[in-house]
Amino acid sequence: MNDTQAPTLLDVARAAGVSRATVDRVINGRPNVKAKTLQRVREAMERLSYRPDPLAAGLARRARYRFCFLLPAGTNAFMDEVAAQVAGSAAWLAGTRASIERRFVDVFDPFALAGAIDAVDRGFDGAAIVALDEPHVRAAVDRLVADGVPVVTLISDAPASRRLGFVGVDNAAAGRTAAALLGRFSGGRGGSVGVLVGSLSLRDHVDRLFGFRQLVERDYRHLSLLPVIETRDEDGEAEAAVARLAAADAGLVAIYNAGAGNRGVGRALGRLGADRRPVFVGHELTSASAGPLREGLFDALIAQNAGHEVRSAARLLIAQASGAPIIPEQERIRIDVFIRENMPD
Amino acid sequence: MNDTQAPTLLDVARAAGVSRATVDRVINGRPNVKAKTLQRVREAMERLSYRPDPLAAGLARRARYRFCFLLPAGTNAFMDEVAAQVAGSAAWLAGTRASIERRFVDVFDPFALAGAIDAVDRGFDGAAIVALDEPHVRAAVDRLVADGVPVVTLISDAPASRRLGFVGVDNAAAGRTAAALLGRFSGGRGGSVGVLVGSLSLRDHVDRLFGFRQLVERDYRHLSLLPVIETRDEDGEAEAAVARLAAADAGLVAIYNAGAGNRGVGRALGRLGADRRPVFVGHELTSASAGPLREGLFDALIAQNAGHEVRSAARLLIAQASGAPIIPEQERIRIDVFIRENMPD
DNA sequence: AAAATTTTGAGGCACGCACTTCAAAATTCT
DNA sequence: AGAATTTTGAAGTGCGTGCCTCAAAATTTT
Repeated sequence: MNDTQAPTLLDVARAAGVSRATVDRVINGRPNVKAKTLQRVREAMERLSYRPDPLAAGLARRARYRFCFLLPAGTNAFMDEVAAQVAGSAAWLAGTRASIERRFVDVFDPFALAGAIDAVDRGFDGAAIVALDEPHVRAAVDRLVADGVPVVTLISDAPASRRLGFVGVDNAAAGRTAAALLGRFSGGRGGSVGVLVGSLSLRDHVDRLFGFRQLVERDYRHLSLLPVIETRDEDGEAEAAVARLAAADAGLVAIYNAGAGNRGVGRALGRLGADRRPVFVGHELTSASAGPLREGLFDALIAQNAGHEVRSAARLLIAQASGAPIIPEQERIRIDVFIRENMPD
Repeated sequence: MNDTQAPTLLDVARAAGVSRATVDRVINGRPNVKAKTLQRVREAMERLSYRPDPLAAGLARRARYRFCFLLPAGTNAFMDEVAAQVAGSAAWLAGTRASIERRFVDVFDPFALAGAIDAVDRGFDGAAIVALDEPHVRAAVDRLVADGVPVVTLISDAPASRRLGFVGVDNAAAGRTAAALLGRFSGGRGGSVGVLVGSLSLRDHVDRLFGFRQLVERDYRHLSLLPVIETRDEDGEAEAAVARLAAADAGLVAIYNAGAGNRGVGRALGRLGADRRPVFVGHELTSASAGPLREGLFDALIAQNAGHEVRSAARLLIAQASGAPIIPEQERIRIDVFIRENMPD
């Protein structure tokens, strides 16, 4: 602990030859300040490099923020992780006088999601939504924003909506990364590549697919992409799809799963002999995918960090609600590449 | 903004039928509280789920923290980035009432580093040091800690010292990751692999080398490692080393640089024909390495995020100084894998 | 029972700022 | 010039806690 005192509002007042009240008027943009006085006060603040104490300001403002997070119901391992991170962030949020309430909704159904958004209490100070890029959902988001509740989209975006921002990765880049790893890991062998997604109306899956296709067609012409299979992010469907691919196609060199359902993929791949096993690249490091990666059934996972995303969403909402600054670099969610050798723990 | 009031210390006092002073004694572990009273107060706190307001507590404690960061002098691109991040964290730190002073020292000289550590003002509330795993340095760290200044090591550790903790990546894992990528990217071709480090007395370089060796010898027996070359992290030496490797060895399939000097490596590789160019894996995404990666001269970079590391070090020191809690998951520095397709920007 | 000790209460000051009120001073308008 | 209006100062309260003092009450020891 140290006592090098930072300048206070009173110091600024004295330096500018005015009263506390006037400095307060300047700082908080209140009216009735002569241009000349305003100038003098600003100069004094500059000279002393005065920064209002956020602790004291927060205390005096007695602001408390309540946010609503709308998350997908279901058994997707990654989304479970997101929900857990939201729950686990309570302690961290307490330090910022904020709190989060969770709502679960079927995110595959646009009408249910739009309804849930409409049902969000307008008393909240902000909302984070795992969105669907769909007209009804966009409209519901816009209504919520119009009612004064700032919205950030989380993980899956609704770009045309009036949301404050999107917290998530660049999914096209994630898809390109998947393609580059898959292409290089398959070592120049020509053949076909199976492609799975959860749904073609999920923006993040579509973006990944776009980036994946783009790079394969440019750099790995000896690989031919098989028709996309939709799995609804369900383990069973993913498992069946992989099994079918392996059985039907002798020239199968690799599989890319842009969606969830990796537990099923792992099961299907585990039943194949090591020699017949295709290269596999998927997304998200979860309880469903960590095992297969460690055992060598999966070759690489392109991941995003749920904890970072949840905290980033909260920080954006807090910043919006309180007018506080943000560190853009800290809010950019990066793409993590995991192979067996750099898995955590 | 919302006004659902959280319970205050006064609420707890009333609920427990005692005075503010007594609740204060309980909360802050002051003496002279009867066991029974202590019990009653604890129950009341539990029942109201009372949490001391961190803003008010911070204000009342009027704690200000000054930390000293000891960074390597020189022209290493990554360390420049670290220094820039320290400088740039001022705004963020203001919100936590902390400040950082930077000192630059020749980190390759144990005596200079130890002397700089001894010269750290004991009035600091903590220090972060890019360490050297060397007896004099360890002893100097221990002296500083003994004098009441908590120390965290940053990026390069001194494991046997009494430092509070290490902020940096698992470098052995980073080395294994480099090996796995290098092995898979070279596509099964046999041949020799050139290996560069900055110095064999830098703990982080040695750890990377260890992990790299380990995995190559286990999984990529068709690759033979050439003798390690020390470059002192200098571009010129690295450039010359790469040029020599390429000229001397027709069977060279890959190069691994566990240290810095990537600007030089990029220059040397740029002069080689695309067909004669070895696979290259290095560390850190900086101004020196981003260009070659984008142009395809480099194949992969294993990186750590300087900004995260600086903030994590600061958080650890603040937590230590103030007794605040930390989120371990948030403080674990992860290994980033960059290939051309997932470069930021 | 008296003396010594421990426990508790009451109250207050401080932290730095937000926000208010009211009167005095300065400026602008008629 | 006087009246109307705008700008400024002085002073206060409150935010929730830390930390301090002093006296009163309760408990333990002699």
